[in-house]
Amino acid sequence: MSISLKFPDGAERSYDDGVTPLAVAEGISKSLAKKVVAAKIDGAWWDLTRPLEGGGKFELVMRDSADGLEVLRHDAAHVLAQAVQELFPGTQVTFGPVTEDGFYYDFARDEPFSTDDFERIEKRMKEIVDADLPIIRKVWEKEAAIAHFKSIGEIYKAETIDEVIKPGDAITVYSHGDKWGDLCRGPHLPSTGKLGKAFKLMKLAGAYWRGDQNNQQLQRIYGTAWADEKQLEEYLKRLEEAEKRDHRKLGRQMDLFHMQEEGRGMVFWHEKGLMLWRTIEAYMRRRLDAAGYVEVRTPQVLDRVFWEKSGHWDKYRPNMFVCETVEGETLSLKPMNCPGHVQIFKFGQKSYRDLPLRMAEFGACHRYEPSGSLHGLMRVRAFTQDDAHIFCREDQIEEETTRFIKLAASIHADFGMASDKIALATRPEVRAGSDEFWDKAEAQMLNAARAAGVEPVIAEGDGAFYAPKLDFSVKDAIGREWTIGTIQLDYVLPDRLDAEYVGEDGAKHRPVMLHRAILGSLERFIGILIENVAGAFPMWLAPVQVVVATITQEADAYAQQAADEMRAAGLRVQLDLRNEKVGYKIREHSLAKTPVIAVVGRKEAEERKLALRRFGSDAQDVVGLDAAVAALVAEATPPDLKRM
RNA sequence: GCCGCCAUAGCUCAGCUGGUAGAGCACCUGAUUUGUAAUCAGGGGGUCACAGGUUCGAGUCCUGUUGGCGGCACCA
Repeated sequence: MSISLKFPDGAERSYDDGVTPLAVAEGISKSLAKKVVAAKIDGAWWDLTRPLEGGGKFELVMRDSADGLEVLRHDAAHVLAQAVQELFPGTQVTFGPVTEDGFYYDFARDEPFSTDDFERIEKRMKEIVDADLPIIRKVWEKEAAIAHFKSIGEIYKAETIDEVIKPGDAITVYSHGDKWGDLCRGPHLPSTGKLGKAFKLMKLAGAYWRGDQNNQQLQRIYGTAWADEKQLEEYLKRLEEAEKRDHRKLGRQMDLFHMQEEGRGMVFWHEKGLMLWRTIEAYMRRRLDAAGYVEVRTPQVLDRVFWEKSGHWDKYRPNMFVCETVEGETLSLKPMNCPGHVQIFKFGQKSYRDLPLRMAEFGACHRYEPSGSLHGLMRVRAFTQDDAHIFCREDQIEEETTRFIKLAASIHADFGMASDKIALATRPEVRAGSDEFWDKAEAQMLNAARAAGVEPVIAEGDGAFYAPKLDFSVKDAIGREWTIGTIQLDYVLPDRLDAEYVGEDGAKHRPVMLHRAILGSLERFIGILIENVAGAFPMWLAPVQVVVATITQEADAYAQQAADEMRAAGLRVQLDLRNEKVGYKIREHSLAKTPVIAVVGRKEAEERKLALRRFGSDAQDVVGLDAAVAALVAEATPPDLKRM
C-alpha cells in the first residue's frame, strides 16, 4: 500500500503507507528535517514521528513559521510544567496554552511561587531540553485517563477530561520519556531537545480556574519562546521599546497629566494635556455636526429615584458613586448618560419625523471601577465619553448602524488609528429576550457591518444582557486590547423610561436606542493616541506646534514678533528666549517632540526669515516669515478642515 | 476585588551581609550672548510611602496599612 502526498508547491509524490512526516522531510533534505517541527495533513496537525494514515495535502511546519512557533511554545509549556512539578512536588497542573508571544501554564499549589523561583525553574527546563527526552504520543480511553490522573492526584486534569471529552471517546496524552505526561491535543516535537533554549519565563500572576472569579485562584507562569536566541533577543528589545511608549511615562515626561493617591482613577489634566483634549473635542464637534447629531448636556448628579427608574440602582449600584446630602437625600453621580438623554427625548412630544434623532454629549461619567482594573488613562473612574444615543425606528437600525461604522472608521483614520479588531458581541448566557429577538438583532448588526464593508469577528456571549453590540478595539504599545468605539442596540431602556413618539399612523410607538461612542472615552483615547504616536503628535494635535527659539538676545524682538504673527494665525506657539545655546534648546525641544522648531538668530532677524527644523529631521529650511506662517498653518490644519 | 512583585530628592536610579543618605538630570544664583541634540561654576532640596515591632542602633530585618506595577476577574 502506498499513499500520495500533495506538497504546497503542487508536486505530488507517493510514499509507503505508515511513513512518518519526519522521514518525508529527511527524504527531501537533512537541513530541512532539522528545522521542521510538525506537519499538517489536509490542514490537520500531525506529529513528526507519527506514521501517516493516509494521503492528502501535505505541509511541513518549520520552527520559525507562525505555526511552528505555536508548536514550540506548546512544548515549552509542557517542559515548564515538568520542571515545576519536579522542583515543587505536590503542584498540580491544570492548563497551559500558547499566547500571542509565548505561553503560560496555570498551576495549583498552596505555597505561592515567587519570581525568585524563575531562575531555578528555567535551569531545570534547560536540563530537560539537554536530556532530549523523546516525546511520546499515546491514545487512552477516557475513563482510564480519568482514573489515572485521579490516582496521581491531578484533580484538575481529571475534571477537564471528564467535562471536555465525550464518554467513550479517546484522548491523547503526550509524555516526556517515561518521566512526565499531560493530556494534550498536540502536536508536539519528537523530543524535548528540539525545543532549544530560546525561552524565558516572564511573569507570575494569579488566574482563576476556568476564568471564573468564584473558583480557586491558580498561579500562572507566563513565558515566551522563539525559534532561536536572536528572535528571543529581538522580542525582548521590542518589549523595551514598547515600554518607552507607555502613555503613563510619556504623560509625565511631556507634562500632559498626572494622577495621585487621593484620587485613584482620576486625572489631573495639565495645560498641554488639556490642549490635546480641546483639539480632539473641537474636531469631534465638527464631525458630529456634519453627521447630523445634536449636542446636549445632562446633569452630573441625580436623585436615587431616577436611577431606580432607569434600572441602574438595581444592576449597577456597586459601580456608582453615591452620596447623601445633609437633608437626607440620596444622590448618585451619573455612571452613564443614557437615562439623561431619554429625559430630553421625552421632553415635549416627538414625531416619527424627528427620527432618527442623534443626541450627543461629551458626558463626564463616574464609575467605581475595581481597584485592580485601574490603568493609567485607559481605565479610570472619572471619564468623558464621546457619547451619543440614536433614537430611531426599528427599520432604521441597520441604516444608522452602517452610517455610524463609516463615520467611526473615517474618524479613526483621521487619527491614524485603524481599529485592530471589530467584534460582534453576541447573546450572553444570561439574557433578556427570546431567541427570535436575538437572531434578528444579531443579524441586523452583522448586516449593517457588512454594508459598511466591515467583517466583524464574533465575540461569543459578550453582548449586553439585553442586546448585541459591535466593539471597535485597538491595541496599546504592549499589545493589550482596549475598546474605543462601540455601538449597542437597546430596546429595554426606552421601554423602562417610557420613551415614545407619534408615528405616521397617529399612534404612540416605542423608539429603539443605539448607544454609541467613537473614541470611547477621551481619557482612554488620548492614552491610546499617545502610545500610537509615541508622544510625537501630528502637527494638528500637538499641544505646542511651534517653538520659536533664539540664538542671541539680539533676535529677541524679532522672535517675539514672529511668535505673535503665528499666534494670530491660530498656531500654538511657545517662545524660547532663554540664555542658552541653540544646541541646548534644539535638544530640549526635540526631546519634547515639538513638531517644528523655528530658530532665529541675527541673520534671520535681519532678513525677516525663519530657520525651520521639523521633528525627526535635522534639515534646516530657511523661509521668509510670511511664507513660513502660511505653510505652518496649512500643516496644522485638522484633517477634516483640510478636506473642505 | 484576587494573586505575585515593588516603594530612597521633581525625574531616573545607587546605597554589600543593620552603624546614622548619595549620583546624574531638573531647580535656584552667577558668569557666558552662544548658529542646529547637553557652556562653566556655585547653591538649595530627602521624617528613605505610612504605622507598629525586633535591636545599643533600621533606608536595610519582621508585621500591618496605603499606593504603584504585571496578570486574573470586571469593563469605555
